[in-house]
Amino acid sequence: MSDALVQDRVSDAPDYTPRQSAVLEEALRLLVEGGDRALTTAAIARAANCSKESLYKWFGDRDDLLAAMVSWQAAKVRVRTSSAMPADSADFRRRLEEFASDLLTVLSGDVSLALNRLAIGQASRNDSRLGGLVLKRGRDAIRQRASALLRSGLDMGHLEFTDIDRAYRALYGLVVGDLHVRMLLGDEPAGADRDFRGQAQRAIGQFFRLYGTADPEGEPSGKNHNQH
Amino acid sequence: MSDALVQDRVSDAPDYTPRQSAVLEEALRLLVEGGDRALTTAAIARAANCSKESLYKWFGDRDDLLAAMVSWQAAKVRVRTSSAMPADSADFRRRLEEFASDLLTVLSGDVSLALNRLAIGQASRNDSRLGGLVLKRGRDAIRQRASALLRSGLDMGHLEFTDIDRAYRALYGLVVGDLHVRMLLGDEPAGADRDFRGQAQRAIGQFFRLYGTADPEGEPSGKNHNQH
DNA sequence: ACGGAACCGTACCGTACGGTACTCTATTGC
DNA sequence: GCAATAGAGTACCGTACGGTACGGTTCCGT
Repeated sequence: MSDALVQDRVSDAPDYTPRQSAVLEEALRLLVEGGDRALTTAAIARAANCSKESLYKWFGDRDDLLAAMVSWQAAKVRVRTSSAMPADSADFRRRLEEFASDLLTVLSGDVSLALNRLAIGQASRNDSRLGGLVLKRGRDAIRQRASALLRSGLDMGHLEFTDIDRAYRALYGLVVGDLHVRMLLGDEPAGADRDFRGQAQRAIGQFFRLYGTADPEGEPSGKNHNQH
Repeated sequence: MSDALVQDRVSDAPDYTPRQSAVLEEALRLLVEGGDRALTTAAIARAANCSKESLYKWFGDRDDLLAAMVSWQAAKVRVRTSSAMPADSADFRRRLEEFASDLLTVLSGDVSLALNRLAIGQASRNDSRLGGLVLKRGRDAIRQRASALLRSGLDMGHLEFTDIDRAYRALYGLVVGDLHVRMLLGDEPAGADRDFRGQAQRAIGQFFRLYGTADPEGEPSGKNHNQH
């Protein structure tokens, strides 16, 4: 029971061969560097030193290959779920801050941005199959990690809420803001926005002011309140 | 001084002829219905009953036409800026709630989603020209409307903050959360997420708990605090 | 040693798109 | 009335992509 977040591991685990993984890796590199226009079957085959025929044999359709890229990347990122319950209030807060910082780091990553752009670009056609996959493999995974954290905070009396979905929504919003969409649109974060650590701490401070209990040791009590 | 948000109107106003506007309208319809795959020059010409040659004469490149679509849509949406300063605290709060509700409505609109998808899909190539345009014409316009509201709240003593950018970020995050990206990925909001009004009120309530002053008439004081 | 499977590299095919050229019609200015 | 311009409709061109087929090579099992 070290990690409770992998209950649906077996549902549709990709389980690619090393060769296929290498191909997917090259495809991701192509996507990051050149966008979806660079992600042609010929380019992938050339970059991965394989034949187009093998691509179709291994992955099926081109869309299947894109889906495989998402699955592969999601499986790679699988965060350490840090098994143990938070010790005390300060530890809990630090864990939340770490989650927020990780979230910002992941969302601003090259591969994440490229895959999200790809999925969003295809969301209009194909009944948004890639989009659903990104949501399921990426977003929901993050959400479950956060939810587990929030629940433990509730159980230990550091947080106070009735609807965990609303609490998560507030947490996500305070941490990310419109940064993600802005980056997706090609705007690279300016100076202040690059300080993920500080941004995370500020957001968690605000989150505690909304959902924290009057925990004596919870707040840094006074200075550096990070208000306003 | 009825509206202070139009200081840069003359900067690059599109000013299209009625015929061109009709073409852009048809193009938007095509984009919404069929995604970017449906947005070929031939399809646009057919839908708008014009020749491809005219398209190139009027708009230049195909990318120019896409840019024109963004500008045209942005000019169409131009929100009423409701000129007058907020009267009292309750009015100010209502104005914030209205802004939040409008924001959710706009972001979930068909055309907005389609244009954002298009711009994001192209953000990897073209040095994200469309993305920049969407940011400038859409996002920044919203931001300025909100900033004006926040500033007046600060002046009138209903709000308390030092960094307006951080305040806006919190406001946006609390209101939108991850809803926008989820919709961009093709996930249509479920039951609770469709209640923009309630969502807006809850978010503004939380925003006041972060940035509101101890305004006697500001909070509904007690019941329906919308906490947790 | 031999047969077969896997697979790379390349050539090939059909299609679709961006962009241009050309013809024919209607409207406008004089 | 008449030239001239604008524009619709269509045909056309080059290119690029997804997907398939084929020859040659390597590797593995027997």
